[in-house]
Amino acid sequence: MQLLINPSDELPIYRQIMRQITEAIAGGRLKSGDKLTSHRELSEQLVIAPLTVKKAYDELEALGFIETQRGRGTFVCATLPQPNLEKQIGQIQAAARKLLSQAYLAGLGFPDVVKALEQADRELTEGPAAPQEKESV
Amino acid sequence: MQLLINPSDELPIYRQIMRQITEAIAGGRLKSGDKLTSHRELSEQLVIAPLTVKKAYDELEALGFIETQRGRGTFVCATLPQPNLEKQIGQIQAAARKLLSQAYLAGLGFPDVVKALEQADRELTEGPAAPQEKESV
Amino acid sequence: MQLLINPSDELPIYRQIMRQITEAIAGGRLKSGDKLTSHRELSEQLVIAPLTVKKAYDELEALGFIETQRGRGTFVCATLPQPNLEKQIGQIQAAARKLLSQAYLAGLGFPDVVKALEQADRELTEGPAAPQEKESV
Amino acid sequence: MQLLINPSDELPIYRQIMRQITEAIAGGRLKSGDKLTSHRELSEQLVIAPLTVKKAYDELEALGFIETQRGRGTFVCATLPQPNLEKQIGQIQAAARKLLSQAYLAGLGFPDVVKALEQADRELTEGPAAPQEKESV
DNA sequence: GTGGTCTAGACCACC
DNA sequence: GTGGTCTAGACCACG
Repeated sequence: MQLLINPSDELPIYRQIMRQITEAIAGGRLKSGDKLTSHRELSEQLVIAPLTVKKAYDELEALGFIETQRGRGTFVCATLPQPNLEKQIGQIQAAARKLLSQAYLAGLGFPDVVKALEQADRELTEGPAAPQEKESV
Repeated sequence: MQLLINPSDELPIYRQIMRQITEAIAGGRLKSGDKLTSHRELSEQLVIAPLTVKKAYDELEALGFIETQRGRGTFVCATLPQPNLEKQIGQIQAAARKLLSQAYLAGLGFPDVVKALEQADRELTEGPAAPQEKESV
Repeated sequence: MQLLINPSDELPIYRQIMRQITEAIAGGRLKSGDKLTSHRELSEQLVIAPLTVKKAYDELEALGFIETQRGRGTFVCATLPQPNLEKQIGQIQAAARKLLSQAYLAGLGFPDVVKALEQADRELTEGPAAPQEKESV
Repeated sequence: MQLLINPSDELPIYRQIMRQITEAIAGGRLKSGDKLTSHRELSEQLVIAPLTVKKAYDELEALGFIETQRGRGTFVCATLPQPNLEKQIGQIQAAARKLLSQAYLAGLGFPDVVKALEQADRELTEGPAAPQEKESV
């Protein structure tokens, strides 16, 4: 797992970590049972405080994506959470609306957004080509 | 303009207001020259502190979406900001990746996401059917 | 809310806080909508680090017992989590088994345990009379 | 003795072993003088490190439940420890309070808890029907 | 004043 | 080595 974090991003570092790991799972680059880098080692790689990585791991565990075995490490769960579909769909609708309004305000059209999605699909599968971008409205 | 805010949402209230107004502009429900509800009146409608609405308006003004005319009120700008396209495209890519990973983790596929986009397009045009959803990863 | 913590207890401090708050909710001493002491103020009262209280609050929020509104405070949720009954029953069975085996090993009988339960019921309703006890096997 | 361990349980593995053995003693399934599986053999059965089993046995020995006879094996003590009754009663009260608050939060009532106790009594006597459950608040 | 985030460093329990 | 917990202090965003 190669992660990229951007300390000056508006999104908190622990969230950047969470997002990149869930994206790796969504894209199939992390599979059930895979061992994650220990939070200490990852904190050294990323040059951030161990607690920051730990917080990301803790939240991912609470969400059911990963589980820890004391003394052994942290692993991608065998059975990923099958979240409340209704809630999820609400969130997905919200994300879709945000994406679309951003695009429209930038003068882009619906087909441009679909192209962006196709690009995103490639990135999920192959790993990000570029660093995380800043959030906006 | 009917706005919906959720005080326990992770997104700050002033951001919720900003987002709903920019979405209304993107969807064509608010057009150049339209007058916005005064921040005083809006704060009463939403039962929140006037300063919170004012902050949303201030930020929207700084971004070039709206402008204040002293003694007359606040209006949607005649010429909307044409933001740095590069930056915007980066953000749109990020939003697309987030949207897609959420959907994949929920077990949905690419076509489902395109359908969600089409639904979002309708909502932008006609106004939201449902309240804003909480952010997630 | 008057809380009692015991730093030399085997149970982590943040767990002691969680337990006392959930017990207060279970016993009806804290009701939906009640405002909790801010995590800073509570940390002063208990003479512990603010982060320790915050961790307890964070976990309780993740479990759905309380919710926070930025800048306003933390409140008992209007609708308490109706957790997976199956899981809960499993945990309750485990707790019952633990309780009973402890009692049997101490030479007590089933009726003694029922008496202990009745005493516990009173404590839940009226607030604890004694400090938290140490966990054992 | 058939033991069940769950590496991702919050309760340390050596504690899971201790608890299951003390419960077997409390339920009468293990009696004074009975020979325990050797820690070597048990570690193979459970697919865990031998040191982990040894630690459980060591602690049980320190508590006076079992005793090692060099070259012969490990046995349940002839005279079980008669622990400090006061301390025990305090712990039992705490466990009772925890059990009850869990049940109340799950919407169960006092009689349901008594039923759970009766079920627990059967399990202690006949051996567990289900795997150990995860601890919660 | 409230919560949100982060740091640097420490000690312990577990495997 | 791993994760679990705690401290003391800091800065920022929000209402």
